[in-house]
Amino acid sequence: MPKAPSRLPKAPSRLPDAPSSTPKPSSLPKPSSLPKPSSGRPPTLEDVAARAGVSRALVSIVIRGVPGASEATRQRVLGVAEELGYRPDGRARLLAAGRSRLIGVTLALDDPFHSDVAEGIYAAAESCGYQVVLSAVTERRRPQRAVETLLDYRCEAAILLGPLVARQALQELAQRLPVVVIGQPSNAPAADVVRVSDADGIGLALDHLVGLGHRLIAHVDGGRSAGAAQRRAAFRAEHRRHGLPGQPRVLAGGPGEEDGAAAARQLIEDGLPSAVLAYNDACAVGLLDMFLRLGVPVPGQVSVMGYDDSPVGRLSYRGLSTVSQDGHQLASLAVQRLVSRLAGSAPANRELLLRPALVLRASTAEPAGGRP
Amino acid sequence: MPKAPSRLPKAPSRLPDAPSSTPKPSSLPKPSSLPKPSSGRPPTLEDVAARAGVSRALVSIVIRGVPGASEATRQRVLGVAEELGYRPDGRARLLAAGRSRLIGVTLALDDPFHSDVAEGIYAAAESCGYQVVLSAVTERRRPQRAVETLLDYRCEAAILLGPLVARQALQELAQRLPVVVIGQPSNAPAADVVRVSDADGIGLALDHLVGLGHRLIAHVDGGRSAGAAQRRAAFRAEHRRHGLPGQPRVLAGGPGEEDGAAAARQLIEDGLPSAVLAYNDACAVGLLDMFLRLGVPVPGQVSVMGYDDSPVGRLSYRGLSTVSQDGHQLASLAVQRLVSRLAGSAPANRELLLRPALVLRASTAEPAGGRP
DNA sequence: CCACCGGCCTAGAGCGCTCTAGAATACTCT
DNA sequence: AGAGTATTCTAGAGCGCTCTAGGCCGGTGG
Repeated sequence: MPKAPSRLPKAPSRLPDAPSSTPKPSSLPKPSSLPKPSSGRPPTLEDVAARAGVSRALVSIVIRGVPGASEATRQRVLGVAEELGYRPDGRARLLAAGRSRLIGVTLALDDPFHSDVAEGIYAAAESCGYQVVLSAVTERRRPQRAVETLLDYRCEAAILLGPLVARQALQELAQRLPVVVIGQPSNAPAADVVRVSDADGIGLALDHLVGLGHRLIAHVDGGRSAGAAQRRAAFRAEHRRHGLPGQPRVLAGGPGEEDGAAAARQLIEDGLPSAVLAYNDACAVGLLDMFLRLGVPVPGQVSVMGYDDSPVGRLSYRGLSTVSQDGHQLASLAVQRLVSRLAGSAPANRELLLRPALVLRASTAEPAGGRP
Repeated sequence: MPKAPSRLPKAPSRLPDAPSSTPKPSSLPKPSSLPKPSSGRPPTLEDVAARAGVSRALVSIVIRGVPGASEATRQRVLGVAEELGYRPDGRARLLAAGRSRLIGVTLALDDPFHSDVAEGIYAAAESCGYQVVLSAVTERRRPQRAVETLLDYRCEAAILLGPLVARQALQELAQRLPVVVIGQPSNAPAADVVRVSDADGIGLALDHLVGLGHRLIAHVDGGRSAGAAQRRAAFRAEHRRHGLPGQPRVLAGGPGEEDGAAAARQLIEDGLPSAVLAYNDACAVGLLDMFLRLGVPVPGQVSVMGYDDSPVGRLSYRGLSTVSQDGHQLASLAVQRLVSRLAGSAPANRELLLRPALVLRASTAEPAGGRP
């Protein structure tokens, strides 16, 4: 017998102080739930097998739910597993299986749209038997770092939601594993893209505004944010297509409320259009707020449209009209695509373009003077 | 010789691969970065060992940066590793090491405060040689599920940021591994808590308002949200302490802007106080917005204070006065505590209480009639 | 000369799991 | 009956890594 003991001491080492703070933490109702609390480490397949009197392999079969065990044994093993509080060790599992069934996701923690998509990814991945590991991109944690973490976890595939990694790095990543970029076109030929057509979205928005009778429509863009360039270009194109007067009016904006607020000031100063289409909802809310503050009635004098249908605009009292991108659908499509890539099939088109939908609330109406 | 010392060298073990990843992980322009792309799977220790003509163990030693290899070999092995694009397999590593050096974090994706803390956790953990794995709590993904995922990853410790798991579950969890709950008192005796004192924060806020001359101060609470009960109670206590007239006025609110907006309506209907202290910034922004919409000047007629110092209130044009909780500090304290727990030491006090700070902006001022 | 170092390195046994072979038993089918 | 075919189960070889024990060196000191 080797000397395993050297391993053990670590875990139980904190036990001693628990009692010190509480007399006797016997709050566990069913003592059966922790039948082997003594052994510092969690129960393994081996433990379950021993207790159930079967082989490790059989337990593995039962736990994984694959065929190969009789109903009776299955029940018995499951019973023992539960009794011991057994939970498979993901790491070992992945190691042994040779594949991880892990989908890595990079995202920005503070973007509501990302949260929405992430939730969708969890749901979609789990229903395909995949797990999800999140890696956050923050101010101090560069996208590159987030991606490396994903690699260290040996993800089989990745979904990139965060601010883009550099083209070069993305291309390298995509050569190692299937990658789907959500929400923005990618310049790396090896990566798949699932996104909602910005051209369609902007088109829908302009159709709506023009349909209401607006002719003087400005766009507050997203600066260098994801998709901003596309939306800006689409705005210009739609502006032309609808035969609106003059040059398309595009103001420098950004992805935050403050950007919208600044643009509102600018608009008031330079002359109000009858409608404003913002880069995203936060930006639109900034416009809304500043207009409100400065006494410009919305939609009385100016109509405002957002983009993304994020929670900030959904608030009933704000009633922001917007263009909705179905985050859950994006997510599930992205996952599907990854799964089929992993299965070896190569989708015909690298880019999947979804159609957005209009969400009309109270921030848009006919222009002040009524329909011309 | 027993075994203890063998464990120590671990700490520096992250150092070695930090350099390896920082210098040129990203934009390897040299084709040498993909010398064996053909092999399909990523290179292993074995591959590096073979190529370098040494044993697996030696490579392991070098990669981990522990003593036991000559400088010459070290350089050579490092060279080969880089050439092959070797990255250690986290799963195998942790499996073999018997410990994961993983800190699990549950959080809500849509809470700006959580993002802030998460960022701090990343920073703090990485500087201690720990990795972080995030598990999101969403509408469809219950806290319990998030925690289970963490367990499956065999985290050594957990930080709970999300909506609370049930007392019972928390207690059980905390008995299995060190747990720190951030931001709210916990009723599970086994879990540590790191939080900012709500009593102090509310105290600071009331001191400020009373100092300005306010006497009629209402509180819009957070309903059943984290910390809401504490803040409510603190408000009542401070109200008494300052000898303010009448019963403390507490309105039912919630954690969202819509809750604040609803409360604003209510306040206008029932009679305005001279100042309102909201449960959090989002709620305060809702108040701000609705007051603005309904023509109640802030801070002209009513002063409004938030709590949390989240980005929504920071916007210059909103200028929300608030109480700041230092997320990064909370994070780093939580990590420190976890690390020392893992090292076997038991901190004297289970709860670490920080002091909040006042952030004064433009939403608070002397009451309408001036100082009484 | 033989211990007896200490520095560098390797062999080999796991970590907890999956998976391929194949053994053992039970159930057809001619 | 004997062969064929399931069905249920087990042995054992890894997955990529860490870590203990020990081997092999050249250099000291008795």
